[in-house]
Order: sequence, then structure tokens, then C-alpha cells
Amino acid sequence: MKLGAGATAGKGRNLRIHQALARQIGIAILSGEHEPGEAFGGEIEQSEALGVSRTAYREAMRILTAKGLLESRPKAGTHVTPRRRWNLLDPDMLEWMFSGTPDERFIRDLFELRGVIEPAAAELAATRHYADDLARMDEGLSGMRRHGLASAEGQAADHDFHTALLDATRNEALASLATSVAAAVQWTTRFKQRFHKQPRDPLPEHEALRDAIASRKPARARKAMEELLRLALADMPNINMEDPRS
Amino acid sequence: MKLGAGATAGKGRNLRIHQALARQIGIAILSGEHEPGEAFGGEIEQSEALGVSRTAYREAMRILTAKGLLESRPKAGTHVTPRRRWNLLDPDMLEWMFSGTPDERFIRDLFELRGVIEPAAAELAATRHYADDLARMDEGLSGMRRHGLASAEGQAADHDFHTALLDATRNEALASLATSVAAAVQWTTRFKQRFHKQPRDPLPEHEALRDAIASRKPARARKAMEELLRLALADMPNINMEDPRS
DNA sequence: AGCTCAGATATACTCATACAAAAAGATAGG
DNA sequence: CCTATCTTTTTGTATGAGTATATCTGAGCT
Repeated sequence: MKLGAGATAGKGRNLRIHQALARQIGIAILSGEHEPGEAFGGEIEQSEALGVSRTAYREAMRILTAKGLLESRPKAGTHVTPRRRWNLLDPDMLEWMFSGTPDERFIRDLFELRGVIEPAAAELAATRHYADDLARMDEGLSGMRRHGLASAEGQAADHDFHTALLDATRNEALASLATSVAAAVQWTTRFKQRFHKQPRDPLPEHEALRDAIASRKPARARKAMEELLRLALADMPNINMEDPRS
Repeated sequence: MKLGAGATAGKGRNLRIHQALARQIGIAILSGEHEPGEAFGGEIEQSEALGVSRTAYREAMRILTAKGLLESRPKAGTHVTPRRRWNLLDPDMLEWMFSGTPDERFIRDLFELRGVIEPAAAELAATRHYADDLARMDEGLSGMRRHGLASAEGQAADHDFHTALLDATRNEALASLATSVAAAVQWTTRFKQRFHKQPRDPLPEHEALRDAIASRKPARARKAMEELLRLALADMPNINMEDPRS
């Protein structure tokens, strides 16, 4: 089993062996290739099968353990932990999860989380933001205007806008959910691009939101964000927010 | 510099060297002993200074890198990453953060996050919960009744109640915030115990919340959770939710 | 003076091997 | 049948050698 060069188009660049291994095995676990509770083979066996040294293999295991995917004890061996213990909102985990075919149900969950976090964040940002927060949001907006949401630059600008908003809450706990929110945003737009040839331009709502925050109206900011999310959801016809079972 | 046996009373049990090291260094970084951007010494130098092998030291670094605290490149060395990249909501990180004297401002942030997550979660749980979710919540409640919130068992039962509620949302993204919410809950009660000799019993609100969920009334469940949080906040006189700057 | 490129160098990274510690499982004793 | 001890498997730790790569240096060119 080879890894390394261009393992996964787009993101698989220049990773050290232990990182590439962690990514590869992490993706395998997240995609359901290994059941929770399943025992991995011993270190020697596995590292040889993968064609890497025991050192590199062990360092990969440390990474996966740190993210709650594995646990290992002497004599007992290494096992996949129950899903409940996985740090699903970890940035790397999200990247791994979405590197392949993402689970539609988890995208729904993420979008729902976004629906919980962002309206509250908008409200807080409206009262607490500083000038530079607004500047960052405006920069994001102009980037979206310039490049459009079809391009990678435009999507990055969208990302920046939402991250700036979360930072403006002056709440580090909320701000560290930026990656999770960004993942939801990313897949929202990706779905839109997939289903509509001519997707609706979400810029007006973004600007309304920005203005509500700039004028320090918390209630209006929340409403603006909720409207933005409502319209975003409307563009994802295949996502059903009502039924929790797939 | 010694580590190992009983490093931090209460939690420092039976950790392997790499885990103990990661914990120790992680705590040091989180408590501000190392500025973001600061360069660590080389592996050889550091591992010798700590009296451990390079293997163990490197594995500790892998763990800390996985949590976003460090990054390292050949020739450049190992540096502390900017705070914005830290995975503050990672369970281990929370444990490390609260092992010493916790930052009061971050507790405020966590409580605010709780205030965003839990009302929404209560609303969702009311419509989506299954019988076993309710059973778990009831078990938590009876544990709180039996032991009281002054005891460790009672606090664990409280923890279980809130975790069961998050699980009842059938949303894995929300559920994986359980540890963060639990940390906030834990410090809420800890503050209460510290300031009031005879802290108010929060059981009535918990029961009202449970009943609202059991009878599948989303709006009432949200209200009940908001009331619970309002009263909890009232018992923390030193936490000021208005001023974002400490 | 500024830029491009080639080389030197420091540093993390990988590998192989040996040994230590821990914990699950087997075995003997009560 | 339960308890304690011994055995053995598996991860954990240590060490030394060698590799790869990003940064830095400086020469040569524009």
C-alpha cells in the first residue's frame, strides 16, 4: 500500500509520513472502514504491511489518539473508540471527513450547528465588534463581489467573512468553531453549485447582515443571519432538516 | 525536571511518558508560559533537558501538534502557533486548561457558548428524543437527587443529564460539544459551591426541563433551559457577561 | 542595488534494533 | 468457585545512525 505523492488530489501535498499515514487511516476510520471496537493488528505487523517504520506508524497513532479515534494499551492492543468519543469538530477531522464522499447526514448536522451558532454570533458581534472586525468582514465581502462564489477565491472570501464575524464576538470558544462553520458554509455553496446552473447570488443578504452589525443592532443582525441561512437552505433541496434519520 | 507519579493531584494517574509530557507542556502553553510564535529548542536539547528519550518527546509533540498548539518544520524548528489555531474545545485541552487556575474570561466564554447551544439543543431534543434518551436523563436526575451537587457523584450525574440531552438532539456535531458544555456546567457548580455556603438547589429547573422534553414541547423546553441557565448565572456573581474584556 | 539560483547547513524526520513496563490471560492454590 | 501469582503478549521507551527538506548564505547575473 503506497502513500505519499499526490495521495488525494488537491490537498495531499508535502505531508511527512506520519501525517500522511494519520490522514489515510483517519479517513479510513471516518468512512466506516473500521468499526468502533475493532482491533488493529500489532504495531510491527501493521507498520510492515504499510511499508513504514514502527516510529512513523506510532507517531501516526499518537495523532489519531489525540483526536479521539483510537486508544491503545499494552497487551490489549489498539482499538477504534466508540463514535461518541471522536472529536468530529477538529479541523483535521473535518478535512479528512470531506476529502472523500461526505456523509450527507453529517452535513445536515453541521448545517444545523451553523444555524445555532451563527445567529447568536451575529447578535453578539453587533454589540461587541471593533473597527478591524468590520474591516475584515468588508474585505471578505469585496472578495466575494470581485471573484464570485464559483471561484476558489470567492469561497475563501466567504470563509473569511464568516470567520471575521465569529471573531467579532470576542468569544474564543465560539471563534474556535470557525472551522466547523466554514465546513458547513463550504458544503452549502458546493451543493448550490451542483444543483443550480445559475445559483442565486447571496451577496445582498451578506451585505444586509454586515450593515446590521455595523450599526450595532443585535436583533436586526440575528434576523439578517437567520434570513441568510433560510435562503441558503432553500438552495439545498436534497437536505431535509426535519428527519434526523438520514 | 521530573514528571510522572502524581504530577497533578486528582488526574495525573498512570499516564505514559508521552502523554504526561504532552499534558505538562500543553498546560504550560495554555497558561501562557510560552508566547505564540516562540521557538522551542531542538529535539535533542529539549528531550535531554526533560530527561526523556527523543522518541517520547517527539510523540508528545505529535499530540500537541494534533491539537493545534504547535507546528514544526525541518530547519525552521518547532513553534507555538497563534491562539486562533488552538483547538480550545478539544476534551484534553479543556482538561489541561482547567487543571490549574482557569482563565476566568474563558469560563465566561464557555458559559456563553453553553447559553447558545443548550437552549437550541433542548428544543431539538423535545422533538427528536427516544425513550432511552429520556431514561438516561432520568437516571442523571435521580443521581443528582441522591447524591447532591456537592459530591463528585452528583456532579457526574449532572454531567450525564446534559450529555444525554445533547445526544437526544440526534445531531453528532452538537453532541460532540458535550465535553465543552460539561466543562461549563462543572465550573458553574464549582463557582456556586465556592461563593454560597448553602447553594440553591437546581433540581426543580432540571425537572421542569425534563418534563418539557418528555411532553415534546420544543418551545417550553427551550424556555425551561433558558430559565435554568438564568438561575445558574445568578449564582455566579463574579461573572460579568456584558463586558467582553475580562 | 536588486534579483535568481546554487550550494551549505541546521533541523526535523525516518529507520532499525534493543530493551522495559504494563496489563490481559493462564495457571496454581486456597 | 474465588483469589493470587506467574506468563506472555503488546505497547512503550531508549539510542544511534542516516535522510530529507526548508531556510539561509552568497555568488553570479541583470
